[in-house]
Order: sequence, then C-alpha cells, then structure tokens
Amino acid sequence: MKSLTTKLKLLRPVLTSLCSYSSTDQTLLLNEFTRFCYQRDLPKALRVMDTLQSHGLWADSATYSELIKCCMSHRAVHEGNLVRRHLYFNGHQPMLFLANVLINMYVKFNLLTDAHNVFDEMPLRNVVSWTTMISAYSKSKQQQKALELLDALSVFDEMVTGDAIVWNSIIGGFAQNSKSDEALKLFKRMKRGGFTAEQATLTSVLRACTGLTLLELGMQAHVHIVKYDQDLILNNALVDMYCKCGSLDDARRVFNGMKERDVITWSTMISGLAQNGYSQEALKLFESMKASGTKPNYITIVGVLFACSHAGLLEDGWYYFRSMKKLYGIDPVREHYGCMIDLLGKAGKLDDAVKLLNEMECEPDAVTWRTLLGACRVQGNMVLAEYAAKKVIELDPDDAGTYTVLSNIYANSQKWDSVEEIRTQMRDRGVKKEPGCSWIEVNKKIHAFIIGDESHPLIVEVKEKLKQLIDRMIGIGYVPETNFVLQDLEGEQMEDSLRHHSEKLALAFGLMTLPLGKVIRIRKNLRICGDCHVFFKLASKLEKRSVVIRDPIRYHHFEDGKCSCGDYW
DNA sequence: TTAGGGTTAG
Repeated sequence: MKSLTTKLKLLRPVLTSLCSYSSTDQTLLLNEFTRFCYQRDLPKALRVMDTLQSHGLWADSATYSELIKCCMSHRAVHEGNLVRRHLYFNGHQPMLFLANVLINMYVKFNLLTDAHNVFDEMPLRNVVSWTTMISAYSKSKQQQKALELLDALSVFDEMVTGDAIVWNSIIGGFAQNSKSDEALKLFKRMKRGGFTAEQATLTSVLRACTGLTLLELGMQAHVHIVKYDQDLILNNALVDMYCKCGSLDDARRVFNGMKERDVITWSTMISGLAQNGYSQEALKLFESMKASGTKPNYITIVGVLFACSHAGLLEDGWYYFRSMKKLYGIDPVREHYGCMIDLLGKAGKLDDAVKLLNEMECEPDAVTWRTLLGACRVQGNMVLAEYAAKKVIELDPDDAGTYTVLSNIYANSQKWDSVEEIRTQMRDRGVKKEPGCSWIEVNKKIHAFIIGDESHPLIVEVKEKLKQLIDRMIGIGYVPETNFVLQDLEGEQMEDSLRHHSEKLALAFGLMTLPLGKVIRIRKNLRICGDCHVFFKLASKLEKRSVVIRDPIRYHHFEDGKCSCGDYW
C-alpha cells in the first residue's frame, strides 16, 4: 500500500499540468498525446510530443511512463533517446519517478552506460533508482559495479541500506552467475542488516550452497525455511541441494514430504539418484512419476538415460531412447545421444557408439566427443581415443585437459614429434591448464586444496598425514598408478604431483578434522583420475569412512572399498 | 492506466 504522502507526491505533477491547461488547443494536444501513448502508437505520440514541447508543455508522469513503456515494447532505442532529450529539455530535470523509468528503459535495452548516466545526473535518488542499477549490474559482466553501488548505497543510507528487494536482486544475480561465495557473503550482510529473506532470495541462497556443495550451510538454510514448508520451488531447490551434496536420505525425506510435485521435482530426484549411483531407484521413480500423471519432458528423459548409462543397462537404455518420441512425443537431442553414446561405449560397444554418433540429427559438439573419449578410456581404445580427442580440440580449442590426454597418447606410442606439436599448439593458443582443485567443508567453512599450492595453513600437517596414509595403503597392496595414458581424462596428472592430487590432500584434511562416522564430502573442479579412484576405494576400507566426491559430471560414493560408480565414470 | 528484484531439474 502506498502512503498518503507518496500518493500526493505522485499527484502533484498531474495537478500542475492541469493548472496550465490555459487553452483548448493545449488540452486537446495533451489528450491526443495520452491517447497515442495508450494506443502504443509511437510515431504519432512522438510527433505530438514535439508540438507539446514547442508550447512549453509537459504531460503528466503517467503519460510519459506509458510512452517509455511503448518505446520499450517496440525496442525503439532511438525514440527512447528522443523522450529522454525531451524530458531534459531546456535544463529541466525529470522528476525522480521518470528518471527511474528512464534508467529501467536503458537497462532493458542493455545500455548500462546510458542507464548509469541518467542515474548520475539525478539530483535525488531513491531505493528504486539504486535497485534498478544494482540489479542490472549484478546480472551483467560488470558484477563488481553492483557491489560498488551497494557499498555506495550503504554510505548514503547507512541505517537502511536499501530494502529486501535490493538484496534479493543482487544475491540472485550473483547466485545465477556461479558467484556462489559472493552471493553467500551478501546474504550474511543482508541478515546483519536486519532484513528478512523471502522465498526467492532463499532459493538463490540454496542455489549458492548447491554450487559450492555446502551441505552444512544448506542444512542451516533448510532450518530457516521451514515456514515455507510447502513452497514448490524452494522444495525443488532443497531436493537438488541435498542430491548435489550427495546426501540422498535428506533428499528423499524432502521429496516424500512434498504435497505438490511438478515435473522439475521428479526430474531433479531422478537425475539426483542417477548421478549418485542409484540407477534402479531412479528408474522405479520414473515409473511412479508416470503413474502420478506428471508428463515427463526432455530433461526427465536425460535423467532416465543417465541412470541407464550409469548402471550399464543397455536394453533399458535402448528401450527408453527408442520409445521417447512415440510415448512422450520428445525428440532426442544431443544430451540424449550423449547418454546413449556413453552407455554403448562403456558397455564395450564402441562401434555402435560411433555409429549412433554419426546418425545424430544434430551436430555432435565437444561434449559429445568428450563422452566418446571417456568411453575409450574405460575400454582402453587408444586409436579411437586419439580421434575423439582431436575432435574435442577442434570444437573446443581451450579445453586444456584434452591436449594433455592427446599428448599422453602420442607419448605412449613414442610419437615425439606429435607430442611437441601439441605443446606448440597449446603455447600458440595460450591454453593454460586449470590447476586441480578440491574443496571440503569443515565447520561450515570451505577449505581449498589446489595442486602445487602450499597456502593452506595446515598444509605441512596435511601432507604428513597423507604420506602416512599412502604408506599404510602400500602396506595393504596399493600400487600407485604410473600409467597416465588414458587414466587421467582431464589431464591433471603430473608424475611428481601424483601423491598430492588435490582430492587426496582434501581427504587427508577431512580425516584429520572430521569426527569418525561423519561422511567426508569433497568437491572437485576436474574429473577424478584412475589412481585417485583406486586410492579412495582402498582408503574408505582402511579408514572405515564414507567418502563422497562430486566431480563436474557425477558423484562417487566410496564405502568399504567400493565405489557407487561401479568403476565406470 | 505511471517506477525496482528474485526462484527449481539438464
């Protein structure tokens, strides 16, 4: 509800213009202008606007607002500029309200510099002016400017720092652009400022926790959102958070407690189960979904096919793939083909995988070829791997890991010229390897371990702990893998750093700091390598600990010497 | 009849 003062403020310009209606002509002009604005007849409205200006007349703000909306709906930038010039005519300042409308117009045109100019020229701004700018920047490539403006706003209005909408927009913008840590910092600032987060803000916060695999923090957020118990979107985000953090019991609990479920709920849970290695349960859930009357969409089918590929369910995979069009009217797209190529390839049917790849209705992309490369790794097919790796590099020349894989393949066949060629290519293209990095949450804080980086305060102790662990494992038969050829899909591996792959350091740290019985959860930026996979299986048995590793594609649950992925990843 | 934000699955 608008306060009386606000209403009066809004009415003032209308009253002013009414008082100036001295002649019938002018009244007619204004009426005409208003009519054209409402009719969204931009050229006519602009013509009348010019005439108005020559009479020294301004229409009321509601009319101008409509006119600007009209420019926006026509995406008429030029006309928008005309209106702006009209409003500033003869040194006039548009009233606050109209300046805000102008800012919004430029934001919608994605002309942030113009928007910021209007903002800068305003003698007075309100929270709407700030929000419009901050929100625009938080979604743009200039996110830093959103933070700068927020700081400026705090100085300008320390007690209030805007309102919940400002916070919501900036947190949402950062969460949406994978700036999870910044989003969470802002959320803390928001709470310190005494603001209460609404559903959408909390959903963004959950998204940020999901992005960082912050289970503890996500659970804390869960406690705070019980009042939105039956909010569908929030619950969907919760299910996803628990799945992505590898905590399937919690995910199931939320899922089962939901009174309303939509296609996203079902798809999230199906994919979540599949990614975590519970393929049969995922397929069963798909049946329940159909029984519930919810229609699957193409994402649901991606999850279903992923479940099949994960468990090597060749027959089921083919069945779902072949019948998706007929049963659900869904045309297979790249992701579906990708799942099938993965399934066929890892089941040892590389020829069929290649055949399907060639039959694709859409062009295979880098991801498709990388999928085939992954299958070659499992099958140890160097010839096809070389071909697939070349294709990946062709389509994604910045993919550092694949260069390494290709280089390893050449080195293994002693094609040293080719090895040198790859190195030159990488140098020429400025491709740098992303260093392997693993994160682990202890006491709601993230600890990062980066390969070759010694900056963690406990790094000496962690390395010592790891050394002891390796020695004990060698005692029970662990042989460090030294054949890198196809072991390491992302090319993280280097001989001397093998002992200190980031996830091994994170594991050692987890063993040191987390109480017995607590699951050790690690998130990685690169895919786990063959040696680490063996290492983690053995470590889970030796240390009697459950370990979950989330890599960019899927999850590995290590328990009692086994991994949920069944060694196909 | 006039202004700002944000939300989930791949």
